[in-house]
Formats: sequence, C-alpha cells, structure tokens
Amino acid sequence: MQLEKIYEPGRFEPHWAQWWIETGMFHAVPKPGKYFSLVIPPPNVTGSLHMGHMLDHALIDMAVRWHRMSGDNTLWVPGTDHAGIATQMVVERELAKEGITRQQLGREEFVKRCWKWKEIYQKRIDDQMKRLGSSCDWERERFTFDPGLSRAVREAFVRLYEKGLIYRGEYMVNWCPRCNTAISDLETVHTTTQGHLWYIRYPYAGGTIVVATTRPETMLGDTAVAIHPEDARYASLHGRTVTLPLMDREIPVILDQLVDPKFGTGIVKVTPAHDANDFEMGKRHKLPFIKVIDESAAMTPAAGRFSGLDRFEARKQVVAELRQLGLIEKIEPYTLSLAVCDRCKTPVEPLVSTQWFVKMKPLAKPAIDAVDDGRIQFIPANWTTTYHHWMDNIRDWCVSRQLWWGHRIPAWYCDDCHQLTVSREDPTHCSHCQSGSIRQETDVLDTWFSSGLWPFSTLGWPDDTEDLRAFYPTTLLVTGFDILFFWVARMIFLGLEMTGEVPFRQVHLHGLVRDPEGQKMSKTKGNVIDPLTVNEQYGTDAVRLSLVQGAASGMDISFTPDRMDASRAFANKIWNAARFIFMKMEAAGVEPRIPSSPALACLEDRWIHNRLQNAIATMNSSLEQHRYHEAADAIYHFIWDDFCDWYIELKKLRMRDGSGYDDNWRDLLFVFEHALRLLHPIMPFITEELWQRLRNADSPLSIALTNYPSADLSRLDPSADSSMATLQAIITAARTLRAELVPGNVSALPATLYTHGASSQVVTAAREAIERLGNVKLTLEQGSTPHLGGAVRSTPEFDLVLHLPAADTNALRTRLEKEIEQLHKAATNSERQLSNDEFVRKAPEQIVTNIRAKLADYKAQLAKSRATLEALGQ
RNA sequence: GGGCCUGUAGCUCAGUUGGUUAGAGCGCUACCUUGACACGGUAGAGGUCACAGAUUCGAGUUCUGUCAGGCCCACCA
Repeated sequence: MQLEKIYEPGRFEPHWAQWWIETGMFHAVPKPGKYFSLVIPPPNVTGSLHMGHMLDHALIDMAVRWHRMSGDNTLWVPGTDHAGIATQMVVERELAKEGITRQQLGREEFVKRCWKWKEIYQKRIDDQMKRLGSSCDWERERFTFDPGLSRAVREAFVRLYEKGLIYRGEYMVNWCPRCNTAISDLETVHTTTQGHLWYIRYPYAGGTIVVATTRPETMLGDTAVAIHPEDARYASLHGRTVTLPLMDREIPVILDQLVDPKFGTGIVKVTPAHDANDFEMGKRHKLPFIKVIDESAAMTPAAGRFSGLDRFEARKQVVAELRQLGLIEKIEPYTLSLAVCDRCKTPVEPLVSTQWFVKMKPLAKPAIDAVDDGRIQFIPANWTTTYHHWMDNIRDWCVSRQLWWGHRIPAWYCDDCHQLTVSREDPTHCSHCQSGSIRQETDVLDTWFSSGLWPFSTLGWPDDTEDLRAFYPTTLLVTGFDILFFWVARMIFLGLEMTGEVPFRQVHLHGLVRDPEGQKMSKTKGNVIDPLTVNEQYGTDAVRLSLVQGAASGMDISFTPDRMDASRAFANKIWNAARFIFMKMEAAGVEPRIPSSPALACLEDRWIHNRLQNAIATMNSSLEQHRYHEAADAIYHFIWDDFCDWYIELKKLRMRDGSGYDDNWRDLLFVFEHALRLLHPIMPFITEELWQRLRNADSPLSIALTNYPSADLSRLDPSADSSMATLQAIITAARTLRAELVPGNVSALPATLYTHGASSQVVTAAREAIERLGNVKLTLEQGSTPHLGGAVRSTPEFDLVLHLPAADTNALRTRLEKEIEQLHKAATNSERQLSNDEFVRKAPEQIVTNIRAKLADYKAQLAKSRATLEALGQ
C-alpha cells in the first residue's frame, strides 16, 4: 500500500483509460426517466486532436461524469466528421507527394484513398480520446459518412426538396479556383488588402466618362455603366450608350439606386457575370451576362485577345493597354476587403454557376423563435445577439460542392426529357418519362449538411429508434464559438425542420485555446501544442484541471506552463495526502473502508464537515450553472487549504500508531472519500486510482459509478466554524509574531494566552494544537488585561503575548506601531462611514451593526496596543 | 457601416443579484528540510480595479462618453 513520494500520472492513467473502456461502463441503455445526452462535436478526420479538442472534451467529460454520478441516464455519443473539402485537400496533398493528381487517379480510386485516410485518422482520434479518459459510449460511435448517417442525409435532402426548400439554379456564387468548387459565404474570409482604384475613361458620343474600379480586368465583361437616377451631374447621360474600350462594345448607361454618387466618380462599370452587385443589377436591367473568367481563374474566349491569361496577368495587360491608349485618368491606392477561400486563402472569384441551394428564410424563422422563447439557451447568453444578427440576415445556403469526397447529391438528370429525379433510393429510370438514360448529379453536399443532422442522425433518425425516444432532444452541446454559424445554427434549423424539436436545450460556447503569448495556435505559426505531449509531461488530470479553470467566462484561454505546474502540484498534493493516510492506516492497523457517516467527535471533524458540505453545495450549483472555474476553485481550496493544511495537521496530533479504527479514522476517510468523488469529474484518473484503494467490497465497480455527493445541510454546526476560526486565529497570531520577531528561531517559545468569553473553552480543549502548530509553550489566563511584557497580538477574543528570549525593544516597538497604524486606519474608516447620517439611515441594519461592533473592537484593541507601547517605552 | 468582447497585483486571470479591510495561481522577499508532500510549510511585500463624468448613503460591479486591444458580421465598385 506504500505510495511513491511523487505522483507519476503516466503510471496510472493509461491503465484506467483502458479499463474504463473494457468494462463498458459508459454504455448507455435507453430507458424512461431523467436523462442527460450530448453528442460530440465530431472532430474532422483530417488529422489528430489539438488542444482545442482537449478543452472541449475536458468540459464535456466533466459535465457527463457529473450527470452520470448524479443519477441521470447519461449518454455521450462519440464520432468523427468526414470534413469534405478539408479531407479532400489533405489527401490531394498526399497524392502530390507521390506526384499524382486526383484527376489521374479517378473519382472512385480517389474516394478509396480518402477512406483509407479516414481509417488511419479516426483510429488516431479515438486513441487520443480514450487516453484523455473521455467517458463516451464507444458502442455508439458514428461517422458522418457511414451508411446510417448517409441515409439520414438523403432523407433530409429529399424532404427539403419535396417541400420546395431546395432548388437548383444559376446564381452568383463564391468560387475557389484552387479548390475548384463553389463555397458558401461562410467559407470565405475577408482580409484587408492594399489595392488600387483605377479610374478609366469610357468614351461616348459627347466626350468621355470616368469609372472607378478595383478590378480592371473585369471590364472585359462589362455590359453597362450605372449612375444614380438623381445624380444631377450625369443627367445628360440618361438613355445614352458608351463605348467599352478594348472591346469596342456599345454598352448602355443604366440608372440604379445601388450606385453611391459619393463614391469614386459616381459612375460604376457593371460586370454582371463577375460581381454580386452587378449580378443583381444585370438581372434588374436585363443586361447580357458575359463570362470573361473561367473556373480556373483564366480569361475565357469572351475576353478576346486576353483569352487564356490568368486573371491577375490579364489585369496587368488590360491596365497597360489602357494606359497606352491614354484611358487611365489616375490610379489611387485603395484598401479593400478581399474575399479569400477559408481553406486555401486563394482570392475567391464570384462566378455565375449552376448550384444547389437551401432556401433559408422559411427555415430561419423557427430557428430564431426557438432561441427567443428559450427552448434553446446559449451560455454565455450574449451569443444570442450574435446568433440573431446572423439568422436575421441569412441568405440562401449554397450546398453543392464540386468535390469527390462527400455525400453525392441524390438527384438524377434525364438525358431524354431533361427533367430531374430526386429520390431516397437510387432510381433506375427517369421518374418523368420513364427513360432509363439517367445520370446522377456529380456534385456532393457541403460537409456541414451532414453534421447539421448529427444530434439526431447519430441516434438513428430517420427511423423512430429507442435511442431517439430516450435521448432526443439532447441536453447540452459544448463547442467552440467559432462554429456557431457553420454548425450550431444549422443543427438548430435542420433539427427543427426534420424532427420538429430542438436538437439540444443548452449550448455552451467556449473560447479558443491560445499559446502563452495569446496567439492563436496554428500549424503555420508552429505554436501548436500536442495534447499528448502535455499530458505526458503534466498528466492528463492536471491538464484537464488547468483547462477547466481557464474556461471561465467563455473567453479564450492562454495555455501557459505555469498553470500546468500548479495543477500538477495539486495532483501531487492529493497523492501525498493519500500517502499520509495510507501510511498511518498501516501503522494503526486499519483496513481501508469507506464509512457511511462521520463521527463528528472533535472540533476539527465538525468544522471540516461544514466545509465539506459547503464545497459540495458549491460544486453542484457551479456545475449546474456552467460556472466551471468556480467548481474547480471550490474543490481545489477545500482539498488543499481546509483538508490538507488544517484538517490533516490537526488530525496528526490525534493519530496514534497501533490505535486501530477509531472515530478519527471514520471522519478522515469519510471526508477524503467525498473529496475524491467531488473531484472526479474534473480529475478522473487520480481519483479513480486512489478511490480503488479505499473501496468497500460492496462499493460500485468504479468511482465513476458512485453517487455524486449532495449537500446535507441539516448537520451543519455553525458553532464549530466560529470555534475553529478562533483556533486558527490564535495559531496564526503565534506564527506571525514568531516570523516577524524571531525569524530563524525554531524552538518553542513561551507565550501567555489571555482569553475572553467563549474562546476560553476552545483554547482549553485545543491547547496542544496551539502549542504544536503555533510552536509555543502556553500559559493560559482568563481576563481582559494582558500581561504587557512581550510581543502582543490582540483580537476581540484573545490577547497573545509571546515571551521572547532576549527582547529586542526596537523590533517590538516596530511591530506594535505597525499594528496600531493598521488598527487606526480601520477605525478611522469605520468612523467615517458611521458619521454619515444618510448611510446609517439607509443602509441595511446588519451592515451598520457590523461596522459599529468592529469599531468598538478596533478601539479596544487600539487602547491595549497603545498601553503596551507606552509600557515598552518605560 | 453594424455587432460582440476585453482592460483588476510583475504575469495569467477570478470577482452571481451594487454593501463591511478587492481575491487566486505563478513570480517575488524572509524563515523552515518537521515521519504525507520542497510539485512542500509558515509569514510577508505588492492593486488610485484603463480614463472622465452620471446615478446612489455606498460603484471593480449600473449608465453615458473617451482611450487602448481583440473578435465577428456586412454587396460599397
């Protein structure tokens, strides 16, 4: 039973991690009654887990373990996401190393490669999760692309299509020329870039006009110029045409409200095929759409002699030619916000193309209502505003991607009648003309379409399964705020549409894990921290505690080694408390057993019991309210300060080797075992390891299956708190005097303790404790007049006089002066408050009374200290 | 252009309904290797709570404004 001096988490954590899984104790069985269910934000199979995942999983696992121990039928569904475009990119990158492209490989072979990749990384992710002690139900592991979930995707798509909420059409989309696919608005990021504003002359019969543009190359596709209808400067242009330079095309001058007369020259070139605004204008004014840039960002034949050039090369040449022709009026530097592909940072090309869209307005309404009426609650609540803002202004969702890795859209084109067949099952013929000549759409769905179904597709939807009935809607979602729109919002509207219910009742959005300098961790910056490395270095428990403590208010957390050191020290502290307990048990001949109730025989027992009940109450309410750092703080200080620094120190004085099992053991073990259970959701490994050494024969298999403590406030003993406070104050007074006046002196010094009123009894009973912990040899006196020959510390309850071996008068005087100064300051403060009539009249009586009492104390102590100082001077 | 967040000890951060002398961890100073633990113990030093107003008997906490930093959304060529 001997424990090592230093806790080595690496020796125990892998064992318990594996054992928890082998026993299958986290498998949830559907049954009626109170449940707690949660689905994992499925990590992408693109790679292994990073610190962000670890934070997420630490928070989830804490909630899950707490609910499980609290008696809820608890399910945590694990799984991974196929992550369409992201995975396709990494697999393509792998292929590039072999010198092949996916086109060379062909679609079928490429998808096989993706699956192979998925197998490797899913296993890696699973192993990492298991090593972190995540208490999920591995029997229910899911993948967004597995057969069951793919069926859910089809069902959802077909339902939306049948309801008219999915349409196909030619629209302006964000096109990434590198990924060679359309992407949604969310998948673009806007970066401020230094560019130019080119002022170009367009000649017309009456002279020239000047337009300003940031993208001169798109002029090749201009089909109009636009002015504001009320712009008096250009009234003469109404109804005229201008000549498009380089192309020698006559294009009309149109009037449109969208033009801002104050920007540039007030005249804007209109390129309906390559700008979202111009696209709208083009439709309004029935302009021709001339596509001059293609899907690979090269100029099309419609660009005439510029055909085949890359768009940026074309820009240079267009500008050069215009300059030669004297058509450039001026060039200004200009800061613009450039849309680039979120994945590869290539500038997005707005292109008109045929894509599939989800109609958002009808879906957004119920999703907004669900949050407004509180069926879904955001934590922290201020995310509600952000969610609202986005949902209120939502645009249709482009869900088709020109990729290979993903759910292929279940639509078939008929070569004969050119109609569409959208179907749950693969059709053999066209549903319109019965022709057998049909081809399936080659596009796949946006990866977020399948993850949007995750909370119910993982539970068996669209079938009416036992799991759905027992665990849906899920209780809580824990995820980073960065995927609020991508994922959370989509789950909400898809959940409501598909199941008629919210997918979850609460959403806890946490921050990002940053490096010690507060920088976002990224592979390119090279500042990513591998969870495995830190877990080996500090222990998973310690890292979990650090993350939980840091995840206070949903803000980002800086991952600093200092914090980890402190957490590791805490694990070591617990370990050594256990080491002491086990050593003493052995010496006393006590067998491990968990008592069912405390004995409460001594003052420190009654006191620690109070503290324990407080800690229990705080833990439960903090966890309930998602105030995780508060919970972590409560158990940390209970164990370290109350239990180790005071309780064990006091108990040491009562423990006699060979004494056998007595009341001291009963309380010590009772409290310690409770502390382990309280801590278990945050630090599962060390608590399991130590609890197993204590467990009774009839205990549950694992601490994870025990009941979470609930506060029993009926047995609180307030008198124990005040007695203990007095005791602590006396001991602290002795230590303070010693430290300030005789530093380095290790011998027990004589001291006289004068007690007044109730404290006398406490002191008599705790005499040994005071002497041992305060390192003094006590003489006890009663009464209010202290002996004035030594270092004095006065409080309303007692006066402690420390008799110094060779009294250093100067030191004593300094000490007294300091005390007088502090008391004087406090007294003045109180007096000032009490002299304020309005305060006395309006403040709660309790507060005023307290201040009056304190003032009286300060004055009495001041008088004593001053008298002592005077006596010293003589 | 809109929206959100942050500014408290040298550093990283707590501080729920306004209320008695503003806390923690790390770091720092002094002392202690005491039979659980030096990843420890004890005692300390250190803060005009970014700034300016307002409300109030009372503001780190509420309101307004300013400054500084961060993030998100947005069709201004």
